[in-house]
Amino acid sequence: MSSSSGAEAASTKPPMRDALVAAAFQLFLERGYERTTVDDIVALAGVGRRSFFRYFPSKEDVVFPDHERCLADMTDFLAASDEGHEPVRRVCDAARLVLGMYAENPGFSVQRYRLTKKVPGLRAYELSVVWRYERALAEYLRGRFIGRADGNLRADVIAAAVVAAHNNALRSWLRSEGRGDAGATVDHALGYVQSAFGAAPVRVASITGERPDDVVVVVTRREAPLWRVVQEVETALGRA
Amino acid sequence: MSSSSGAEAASTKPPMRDALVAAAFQLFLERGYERTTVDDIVALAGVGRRSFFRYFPSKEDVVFPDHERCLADMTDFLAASDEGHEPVRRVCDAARLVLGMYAENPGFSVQRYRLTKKVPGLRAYELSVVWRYERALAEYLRGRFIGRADGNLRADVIAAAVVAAHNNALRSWLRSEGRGDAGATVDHALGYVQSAFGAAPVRVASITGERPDDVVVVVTRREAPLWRVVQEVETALGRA
DNA sequence: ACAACGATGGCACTCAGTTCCCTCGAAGCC
DNA sequence: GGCTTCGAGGGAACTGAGTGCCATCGTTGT
Repeated sequence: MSSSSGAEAASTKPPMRDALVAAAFQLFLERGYERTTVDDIVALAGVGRRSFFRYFPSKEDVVFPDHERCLADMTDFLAASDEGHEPVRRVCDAARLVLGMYAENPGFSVQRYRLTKKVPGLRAYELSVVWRYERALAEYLRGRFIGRADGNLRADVIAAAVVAAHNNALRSWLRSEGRGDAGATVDHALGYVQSAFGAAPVRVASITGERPDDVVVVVTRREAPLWRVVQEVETALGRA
Repeated sequence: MSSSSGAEAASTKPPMRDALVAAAFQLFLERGYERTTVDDIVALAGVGRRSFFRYFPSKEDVVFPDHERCLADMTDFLAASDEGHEPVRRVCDAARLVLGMYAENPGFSVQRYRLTKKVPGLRAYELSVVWRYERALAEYLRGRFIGRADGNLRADVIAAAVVAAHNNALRSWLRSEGRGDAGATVDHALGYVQSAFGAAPVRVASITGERPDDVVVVVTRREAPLWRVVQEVETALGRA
């Protein structure tokens, strides 16, 4: 937060950008997003109105100042993959990059979460951001699934499932105001997706007796609807 | 399309709304979405500018004139469900309602698809529409999964997977300019989701049989995918 | 005929986003 | 030093979406 000296690690930081983000969030929290105009922000930051739009293409962008970098990181991460990586596990790891960005500034992330939850325009903007992450994952999976039956379909569905699981865990963590263990929550959620789609069998839940060669025994009435049987199986497994 | 007389089935149709949609799409196809102003649309339709915003809250809404009704249909459909419906199958059927709306006017749907593919603003708007469908499905699933472990997570993931599969098939059909069999394509995609979501390594305790003389016993390995278990159950129940 | 009401048109306003041009300061060249 | 060049920033004016307010007009009920 307090960037005192100028000699950071890399990529020279523009102080004006940070000043605009700080001023914007101060006003957003005071009067709300919609009752804050761009003129208010630039007046508080003490810069010209034109400069705001030099750093942020739109008013919404100031709420998500680091997603562009995170998306680039994810793209690089996926591009650096090779055949040795199991695809589904790889996209799960890519999703964890996003969680890392949120976890870097828990306070800021929680504030932003409260904003986006209330303002429809910001929710819509967030959707377009999430969509770009999902596309990056899906494109990677498409490349890995070339030649497989329904490769594109599987890629789209798995990418959507990964994003949904990640966001479910992320929102749960944000609702707890950053108090819980974000990593563990997301791992659990992504583990569910991997158990559904992944090639490698993963741990399912805390089931007693984890011997690999256990057998299952299902006993049911003949008249029971099939889906009820499945549900009972899952319940019996303790993970349903 | 040609609504000649006024005595339709229900919900009196406002002709002005349709005129605005027609004028808007004519101009969108001629000059593109962004180079068409609302003033252009109302001038062509011969109505006042204020009336446009009475029927459509925003310029984007005129591109999706029937999604509001479709969303209401889906909500009603899900609300009319009972315990006898298997939840995942039910949300798949709900998703088919959306396909039905697109299939009603293939030409219109293809035109709109080409528009939304090119214009970023429309893509973003479409995302918010899709998000509302997804929320409706997820909310329904949450209700059905109450009490089950990770119920909310499963609901979110399955809803996202269903939407992704549906959209994958829908886009594929739209790219073929409405020539293929939309229903079959979507059925195939949703079938993948239904089967894939059983695909988890399982291990079982037991289920109490209510009638000792009418039971089925299935034995399988822990690593077996759930769909295999389901298959075994189906076979054993004699309804496969 | 008149009041009430709903649908519509018209006008003015706010605000996001863009275009164009200006200032200023820091190199860099002569 | 005087000069240009260039890039960061400032600022006025413009376009266009969306809103608020009020006038108008046709219909309906009394």
